Amino acid sequence: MATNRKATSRSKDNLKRGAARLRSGAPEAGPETAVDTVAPGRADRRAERRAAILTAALDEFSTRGFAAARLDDVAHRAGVAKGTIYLHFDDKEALFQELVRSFLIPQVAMMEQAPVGELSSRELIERFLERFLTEIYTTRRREVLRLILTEGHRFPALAEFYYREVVARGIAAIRMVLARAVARGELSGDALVRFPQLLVAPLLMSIVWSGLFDRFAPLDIPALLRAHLDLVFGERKTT
Amino acid sequence: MATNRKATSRSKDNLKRGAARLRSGAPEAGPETAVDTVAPGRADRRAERRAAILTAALDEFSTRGFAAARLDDVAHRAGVAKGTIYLHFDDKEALFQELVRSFLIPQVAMMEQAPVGELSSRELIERFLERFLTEIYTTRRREVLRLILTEGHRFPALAEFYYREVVARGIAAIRMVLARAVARGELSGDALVRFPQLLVAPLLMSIVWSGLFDRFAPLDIPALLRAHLDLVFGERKTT
DNA sequence: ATACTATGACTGACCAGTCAGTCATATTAT
DNA sequence: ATAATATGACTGACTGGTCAGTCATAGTAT
Repeated sequence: MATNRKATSRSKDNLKRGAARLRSGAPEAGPETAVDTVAPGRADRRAERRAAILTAALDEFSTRGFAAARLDDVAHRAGVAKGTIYLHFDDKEALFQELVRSFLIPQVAMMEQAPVGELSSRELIERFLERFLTEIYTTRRREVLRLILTEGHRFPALAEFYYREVVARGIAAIRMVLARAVARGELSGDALVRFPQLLVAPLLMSIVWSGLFDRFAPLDIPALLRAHLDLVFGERKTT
Repeated sequence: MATNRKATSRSKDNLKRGAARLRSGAPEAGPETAVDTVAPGRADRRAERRAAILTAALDEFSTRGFAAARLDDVAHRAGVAKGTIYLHFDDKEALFQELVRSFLIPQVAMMEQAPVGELSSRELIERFLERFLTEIYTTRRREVLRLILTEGHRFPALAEFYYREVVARGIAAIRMVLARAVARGELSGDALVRFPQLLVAPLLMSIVWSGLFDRFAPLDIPALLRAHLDLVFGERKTT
């Protein structure tokens, strides 16, 4: 019940604010301009709180699951009152969907920038797997993906969004790389071209395993992915 | 509190009952002997209801998830009153764990009977994948496995049980088959021996995919598994 | 002064778990 | 065989607690 009115750490991004102030034509000698550590403006605070709520929601949804997570806890963790959540999101479900979308959309954008280059197909796929490690597996995005796996069934709109925006595009992109590999003779057999899902399955397995068994049977995921690469392209040529 | 009566199913009593009836020398035209459908005894009904509750629970937990499933609905679906559930299970969580265990234990037993034979390694693995199709993917066990994937995180005891009884044993068994394949020169590279998870990952993917995307993007799982076999052992030799 | 924003006590629906009572079945007595 | 008695499986109305969502009040920026 502790009345926590702890202020959120005042932070850095008042650049926009400065610009706005310039345009607003406030008197030069205004009392606020005298202070160089400007208090953050309303829009900034709003964005900060929104982000804090989303992060807190990720924590709670990840550990308890959607249905069992309490918005009181999300609010407390985010350092706001429960009502504040409703100033940013329509209801619990909207919070959840926004959470997933907001963490996913930058991901989609990143995937777009194809790193085609003139690398061998094996290198391309290797990059892709490394990308998974650094951009997903070792980040909070892993938890978001796990949320999709565990809760997606009950949120068909979300599942479809995820399929259209990530899965379908991803599979298409991978298929092109694999088709190129076959055309160049770097890959024998069209199994992977027909089912690019086979290339991605171990990534899924990593996420599932980490959620269920890591405590008592940790798995060396980088090594597993290297082995997968070997399986697909044949043993790595040792230097 | 909650003195729950031990729910040991002693369902063989009815066999003795039938035998006793034969020996009792009742008149041939006796009313009971005329009916070939013998009225079930108490123990039978008890077992029937327990099974009905478990099946109903699988339905409800699968569609709503553990936290959101209502025991009222489970009871209604099973054709019993809510209180009856508590005559068979301590609480909601015990019902869930019993559900998973009861569907899994026959599965474990089945896995034990190793079909070693003198088949090629490829055939052995092929059998294994077919087994997955007929014994899991096309049965309700698929839903049980999905429940472990989606809810296991919140039931550490269950996750560990599943790991010890199914995953660890399964991986060990598969590893032996794969090691044999390498030793016989039927498989090149030890990637799969080091990470048998790679062989199983597509099975996981099948279950996840069917839960999330089947409505709008169905996947031909038998074909996917055949492609996986090709990927592992090389293109199938066409007749 | 005024508009915008945050708060947290409150409400009402919901649901896991309980328990006193009912009734079909099993056991014992006549 | 029949009646009397015992058993325990089953029922469902009820309780106590929980929690999503609301809103009157308080606070803050401009």
